[in-house]
Amino acid sequence: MNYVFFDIECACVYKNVAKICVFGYCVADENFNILEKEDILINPNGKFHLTDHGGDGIVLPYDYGEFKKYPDFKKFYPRIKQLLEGEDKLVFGHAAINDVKYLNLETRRYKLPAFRFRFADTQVIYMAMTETFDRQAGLESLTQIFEIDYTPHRAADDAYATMCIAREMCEKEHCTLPELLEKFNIRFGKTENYQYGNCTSARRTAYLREKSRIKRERGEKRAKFNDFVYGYRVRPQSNEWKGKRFSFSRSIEEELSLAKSLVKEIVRRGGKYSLKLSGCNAFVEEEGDDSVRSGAAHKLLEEGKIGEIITLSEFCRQYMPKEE
DNA sequence: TTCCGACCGCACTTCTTCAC
DNA sequence: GTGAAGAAGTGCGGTCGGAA
Repeated sequence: MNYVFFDIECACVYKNVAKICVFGYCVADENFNILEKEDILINPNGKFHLTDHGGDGIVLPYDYGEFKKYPDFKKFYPRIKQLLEGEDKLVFGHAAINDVKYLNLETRRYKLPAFRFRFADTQVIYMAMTETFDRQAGLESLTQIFEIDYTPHRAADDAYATMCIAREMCEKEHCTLPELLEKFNIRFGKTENYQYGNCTSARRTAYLREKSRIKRERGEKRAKFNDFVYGYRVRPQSNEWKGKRFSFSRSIEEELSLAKSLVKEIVRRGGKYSLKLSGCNAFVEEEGDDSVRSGAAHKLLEEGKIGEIITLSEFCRQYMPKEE
């Protein structure tokens, strides 16, 4: 069983067009001994749209004029197909779904039969291993973490760096690459019939499920609070806050029992509660709240569109009746 | 019947990170 | 530079129901 690590560079990438100019790969045996490592330079049959916008884009370490001397993707298609397809190998990439997408776009562009292979993603494996799902682990940042020396955006070097990352992860976990995949419940990505699905991990799936649950519960809390606010109709006991409109930060709104008691007190004194920030007389927030909503409230205060901002503790101390 | 306010879905914005 | 994805937040606008 050999491992094939690959990476692709494109002359330009748009929504439905990705003109591949380099297919870099690195084939290794099960002990990560390199058997082959090569950059296949391809004529992209199109202009380069990476660096001609003032230098902020990426710079490929190739002479762009050279690419015109090489055959186009159609010519290299059988070789790339032979590299990626077959039961005797495991294919890996870093953020591989992008490269798989480019392969599909190019096969469509040149009216070639679709690729059909499975692949695993070192980014997905690393995220599962370290349980860091809130941010993607870029190739460059991982090479720094694992102290791997390489030339960024030289495709074969990127593929080599991907292999090194896989090797380092195996060393860290004291296992082989297939064992690593099994250990972190990595499900292979797949491409066939010009369709593709990403490589996933059970941990990331669980993480996304949990995030979805939290989001749903936040939404439900918000809806419950809204239901309460708009359904709470009692006769005010004073006109102390008549014409005065209050609004709370999200974190307070989500503390349902607290938020409800605050609204009751506001209404009891003749005031009103509104979700809308602009135009409210007082915005109540917790100390150190740096949410977007609180930031917006502070901006509106500066613009004179909010009367005042009070902290929750100040609001409770001043206005909430003390429980006996 | 009309009007107004509440509800709620969804589009939009902003930000971050990553890819080439 | 362009493009994409995801997260978080905002606010518009259609719909509905209750009060006058």
